[in-house]
Amino acid sequence: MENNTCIRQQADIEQINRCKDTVLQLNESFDYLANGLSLVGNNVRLKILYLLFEEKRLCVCDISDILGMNISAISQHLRKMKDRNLLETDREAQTIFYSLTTEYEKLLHPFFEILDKNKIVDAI
Amino acid sequence: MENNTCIRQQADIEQINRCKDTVLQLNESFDYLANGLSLVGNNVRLKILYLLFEEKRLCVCDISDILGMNISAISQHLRKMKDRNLLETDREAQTIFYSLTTEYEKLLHPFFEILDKNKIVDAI
DNA sequence: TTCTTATTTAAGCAAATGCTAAAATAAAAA
DNA sequence: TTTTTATTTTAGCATTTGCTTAAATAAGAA
Repeated sequence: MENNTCIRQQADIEQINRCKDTVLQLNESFDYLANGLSLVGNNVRLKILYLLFEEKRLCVCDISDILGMNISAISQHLRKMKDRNLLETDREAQTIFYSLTTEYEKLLHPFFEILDKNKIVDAI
Repeated sequence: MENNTCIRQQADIEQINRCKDTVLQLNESFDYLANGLSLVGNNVRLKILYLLFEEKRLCVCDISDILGMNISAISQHLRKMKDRNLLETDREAQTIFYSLTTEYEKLLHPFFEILDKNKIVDAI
């Protein structure tokens, strides 16, 4: 509890108060966005998102095969992303196909492009 | 260890092999990108990044004040982001100012815009 | 209905993360 | 030099995360 101990003489009080206002105002947005980004900021989930970006739709079983991982582990990742609206599902008999929501496809496009470029570079 | 137990009859073997290749080829890129995004996908760090985007530069002490958090905690967040090249520093006497690297300012711009829009909506 | 296939859910645990408190650097002022 | 100011580093701990295993749903086939 050693807060507010930092009393710089050259500190710009106006700037600090302006920033405090911003943080207060956007607080929930920060939480929401950070939560969404933390989902993308995981090795396995980023791979899943990229694969869905490239292949349009895949089922748990496909992804499990591709990544060489436990179906249950994949299912849990998919649920998290579906709960946060990064993914949507459509059922075809017993098989449930996952795909990117258009919103997040757009948002993540710049990152997927980075990955695409890398692939080209490595291929040369 | 219950891998490869998923033998769907309608599975597209070609698709799965293509995906396996992609994952193999981009493996390090996935790790690197996911690691970078995991840094952004944190409440406190996202706030710091946004504040630096708006204010251009701030010191540990400023950020600590603004967020009402322990200086040590902030310093540890800043170090992580500097280590991963999201941030750079310049020293001015005892004070060390942090700012976004141009690379990540560009990359994170779409997310900052989302936050900006939110601010406008709330302000109406 | 029972069996198989596809997937989800729940419990448990090891590893990673983020914070606190205290000690250590580092540069400037007295 | 000693003191003050600004920041970093380290150790410790509570919480969260991601995976495994096993049990539970859910839909189609026999």
